Amino acid sequence: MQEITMDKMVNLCKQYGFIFQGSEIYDGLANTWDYGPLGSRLKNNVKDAWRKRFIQERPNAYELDADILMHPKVWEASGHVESFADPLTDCKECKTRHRADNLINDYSKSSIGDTMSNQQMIEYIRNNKVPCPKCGKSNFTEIRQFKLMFETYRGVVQDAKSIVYLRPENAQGEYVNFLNVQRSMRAKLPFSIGQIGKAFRNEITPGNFTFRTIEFEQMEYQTFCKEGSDTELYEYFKEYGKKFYMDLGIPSDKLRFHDHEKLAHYAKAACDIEYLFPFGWGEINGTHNRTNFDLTRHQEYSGKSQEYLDPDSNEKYIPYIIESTYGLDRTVLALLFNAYHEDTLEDGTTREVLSLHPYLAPYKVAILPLVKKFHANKALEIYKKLSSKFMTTYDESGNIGKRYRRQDIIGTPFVITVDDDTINNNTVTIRDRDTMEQITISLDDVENYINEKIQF
RNA sequence: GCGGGUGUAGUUCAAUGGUAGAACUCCAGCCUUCCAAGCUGAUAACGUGGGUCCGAUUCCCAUCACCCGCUCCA
Repeated sequence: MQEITMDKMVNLCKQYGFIFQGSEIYDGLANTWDYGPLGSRLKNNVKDAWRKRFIQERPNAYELDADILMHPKVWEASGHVESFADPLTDCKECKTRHRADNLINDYSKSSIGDTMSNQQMIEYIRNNKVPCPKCGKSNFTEIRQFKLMFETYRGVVQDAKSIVYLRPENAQGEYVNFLNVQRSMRAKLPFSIGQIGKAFRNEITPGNFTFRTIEFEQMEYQTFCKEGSDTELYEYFKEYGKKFYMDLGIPSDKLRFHDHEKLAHYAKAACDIEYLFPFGWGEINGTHNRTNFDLTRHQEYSGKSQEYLDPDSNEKYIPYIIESTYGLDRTVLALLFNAYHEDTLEDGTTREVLSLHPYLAPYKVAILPLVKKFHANKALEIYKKLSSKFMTTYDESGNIGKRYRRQDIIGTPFVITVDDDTINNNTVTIRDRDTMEQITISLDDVENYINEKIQF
């Protein structure tokens, strides 16, 4: 068993068609990555697994597919327009970067920085000679605003009135549709809205492969509930999330909870699930108690009531929201790291294996003719038949051992070898990737056999 | 965005101020009746743009990308 490094994973992903660098032939666009044939299968299988656990198997859970572009006022109500543009200043002496408001608040031991304009902040810093926390000197650049939301324009004229934003999170789509879903599904609290979709953040990012990217996909889950039941649900979803990851095959010692001490403006409580990546612990899920902040703000900004009429008590109130967001790209990356290992076989040779949960594997089964010139026709016939049931692949090139190994590294759980017995007796050999067991079964039983093993 | 490092076939590495060599992979063929065997053949690279020079993959500058650290990060 050998630890895999980030470099090795990037190469593996490229080599076998999981993940490619974005716009590679133009030297890449920083922090964008494209999912290849196997990567997109894997990613879609993760989405399906999530849908099964969170939409299909939980009562009162509904999926939504909201647009990426939303009314600009949504982002004013959510607080993003304000807080996603941090006032930053650089220390000219030691080249470190700081948030101007934090410098002032820390220096003054108050929160006066929060109410100042950029001009006021830089004047305050210069008048009071606020020191750099790193080097102690006070020599800062002008404040610059870093817009963390991507902007674009609707219509053909670029002006301030036509700005729309690419959403920096999916959640607002669920919030603005809260009453639509509630009414159309005749839903009673507590109920959940889940959504899988892309979000965009114009961050200055250090990368770590697909761990942090400017365009990313989230699997979000918003549970609307009555105040008072929020804490219990919050705890419930933390555990439910951890169980989801364990069901996907990640052992508990590679997972941990990380409670936030410093909370975002909307949150009453926040906790991450972290996975132990080669570069350290990294967040793959975040669960937040968002209180009734979001719906209250939308009621305020839209002028439309967001209250729920509780049929049990006849009370009207704005629900609390428990949000649990799964980073899809990060989950895929964690699953790839978790699945990778090197096996040493009895003969002393090693094989690289992706022990992905069979449900997640890009190909469920590979069909190999034992000897091409004798068995290829029969194997192709079986390949064609199984293709209508599962993601299936076929390989006739090289010797049989080499073809087994090719499937090992891309995570294919089952390999079927077609030999003389297949032609004469209608039986095939199936090898299980994880146990290395080979069994001989009738061709007629293959479909059921595989079907049973790939359930999630 | 700052500091440091790196950039040669798909991958891992060589060599060189006179335009590059190998291994593995991949592809085709031979062989092969259950775990990367062997043989033959083929494809394939100096990140990009400037500068110095008779001549740059090599030296210099810029740029782009990646890595490490900072910063940022609901």
